[in-house]
Amino acid sequence: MPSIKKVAEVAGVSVGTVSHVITGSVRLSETLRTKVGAAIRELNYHPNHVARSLKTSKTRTLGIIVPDMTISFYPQIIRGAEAASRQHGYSLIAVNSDDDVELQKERLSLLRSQRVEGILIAVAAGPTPLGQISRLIDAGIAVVCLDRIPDRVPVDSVSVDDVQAAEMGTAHLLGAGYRRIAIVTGPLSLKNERRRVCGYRKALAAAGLTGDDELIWEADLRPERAAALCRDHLRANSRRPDALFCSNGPTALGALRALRDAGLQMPADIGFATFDELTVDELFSPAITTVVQPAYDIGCRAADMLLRRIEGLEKSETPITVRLPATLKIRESSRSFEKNDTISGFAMLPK
Amino acid sequence: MPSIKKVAEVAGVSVGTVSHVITGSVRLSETLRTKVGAAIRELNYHPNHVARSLKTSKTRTLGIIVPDMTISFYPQIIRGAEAASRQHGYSLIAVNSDDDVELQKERLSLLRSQRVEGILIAVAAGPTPLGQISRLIDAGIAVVCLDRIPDRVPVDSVSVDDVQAAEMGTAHLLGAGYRRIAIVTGPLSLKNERRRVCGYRKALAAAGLTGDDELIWEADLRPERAAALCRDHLRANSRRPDALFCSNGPTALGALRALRDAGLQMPADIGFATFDELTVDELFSPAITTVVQPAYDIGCRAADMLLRRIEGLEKSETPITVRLPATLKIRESSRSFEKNDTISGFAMLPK
DNA sequence: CTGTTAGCGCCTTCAA
DNA sequence: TTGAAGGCGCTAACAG
Repeated sequence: MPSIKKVAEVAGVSVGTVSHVITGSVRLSETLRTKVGAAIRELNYHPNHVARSLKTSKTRTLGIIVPDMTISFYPQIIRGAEAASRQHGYSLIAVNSDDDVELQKERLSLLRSQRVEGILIAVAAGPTPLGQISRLIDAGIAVVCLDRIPDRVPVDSVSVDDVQAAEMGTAHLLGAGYRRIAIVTGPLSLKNERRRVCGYRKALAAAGLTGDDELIWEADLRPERAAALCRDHLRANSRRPDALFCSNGPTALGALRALRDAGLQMPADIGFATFDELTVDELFSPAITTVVQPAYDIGCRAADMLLRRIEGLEKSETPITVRLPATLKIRESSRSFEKNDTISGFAMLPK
Repeated sequence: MPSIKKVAEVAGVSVGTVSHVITGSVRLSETLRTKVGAAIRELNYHPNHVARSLKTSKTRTLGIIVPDMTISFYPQIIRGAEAASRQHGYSLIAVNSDDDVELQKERLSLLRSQRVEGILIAVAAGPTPLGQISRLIDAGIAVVCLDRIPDRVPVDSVSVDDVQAAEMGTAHLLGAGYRRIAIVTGPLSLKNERRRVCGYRKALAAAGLTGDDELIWEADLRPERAAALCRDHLRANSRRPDALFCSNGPTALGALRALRDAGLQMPADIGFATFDELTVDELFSPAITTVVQPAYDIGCRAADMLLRRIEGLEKSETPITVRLPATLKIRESSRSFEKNDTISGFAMLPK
């Protein structure tokens, strides 16, 4: 692998000159530039970023940690972050935490050793040790949280507006005529999930309903577990809900399995809506009503903010919180034909 | 960010000693080790991989380029590759090529500059300039192709056994009683796709059928395009196929839309099977019969092979080709109830 | 067993 | 406009 020295040699100039044409830091004569360019091509020279980073102590690299990039929501976020990073000349290293606080710690440590200049993170579901993140910030590494926002850590963050999103979904179900709506959530140790429950409650209250805590079903993020939970609840002798609202994709998958196993038809027997596109929602039968998060944008915005911090453009002392609105895709699973088959779209709450 | 020097200072030893305890290269006294360890923790020291890489000219980093990690198949591959890499103490940088040969070239160049020690790549769909890959190899960077294997480039590769997989899928449809089976493919500029067509033909031939070229529908990898193509074909006045076999996920999504729009029911009006899990296949109605690729394993094996090359364990001069078998998940979309409702499972071809 | 030191490849003053 | 040289943090001889 040729070095700058070899290039200089072939071009018949000094290394300093080669460096100058590469970085474009100094104006050189046309002749020199072409001569050097020719040598570079001839040798198929690729500047050594490792050496450059060591010298400048700038790696132009960002890291992003997500629980599991196999969940379709995250690759979109990563793509957004990648696009924004690249636009600023940065690379992005994406790693998975497997929703495991210990692994997350290791990954964080590795990223630090790799000297990434900033980190984007959707924290693992367990109770995140506050130190893990604030230590980074103290060490001068910029951090922006996305999607999953940790409690009580003062840090910039970008996520969907959980409350609004859940409220919108729930309100839609209410507008469609459903009255006894259960919410199937992920672990309530996650702030998002709590906020979503909050939005759900708000919508109920706005409709003059008092929530029933028995209708808050806390699952985790494994579809099988959620399925089991829902099956149990649906079998219980207490009055069955007339609609299910799921606060995330994996949970929804589980819930759908439970409905299928219970032989319940949507929307006739039970209404259904969920956070997150199930990748191919529109081809489900019936198509599933979905609260869609702007995943790509979340990644984009988060990376932008991170870059602003790194480049010193953002000086705000207090953490910045960005909440992007979700959108509602109304499809067949929440059309309550029997009860009210004229309602369509995002109807207003009755009275 | 503290350096090894600072650690040495705090611990009251020389930098060499600190380096030794970190790398574990030399046996040191217990006392020293604990003293240094304490200093490391106190300073929250993280070894600078950049400097280490420069010194050792080993980055312990691999790169992987996929067309689009938003396609659910690829994150699984990446996860597999990540797991294998990590097991050998390597990191993995994943980037997207957007199926664009130019972008792919840029990414490759960046990865080179970052001095990754090896590259895993699923080549972009366009005609891949042979040079792009062979140049890397010439430069001493190990390369293993996965999933998408380029033509006429001598390089190690890992992918599903396309012929076997397509043959299995097609044979299953034949076994279910379908006779006029169309195959909806991605761009035939991709070797995989051609091999899949090959497997399809083989299965037809084995059943004593002569393929009809009008039933080979070449789409690209955008669902909308595939949908349009299928709609056109289904509307054409030539005799309609009684089953569709899709050779990849995005194409299948498009085909399913076309079927829905045409009001065709599976499996009654038309049989259906496809490569690749549509993420939530089992919840489609009807559930879709699928040829499942061992994506995680492909990533794993490919990374393993790459590492073996890097570590000089694999000396084979000729490229190694690994083809992993696919498995068939028979579900409702290919059960031809009307024609033959006793067939179930992967039935033998009727003589 | 522990300390000293020479670079790895590059960028960036500073001088010519 | 061009060249010379120091040093980023670390590892691996080698010396003590």
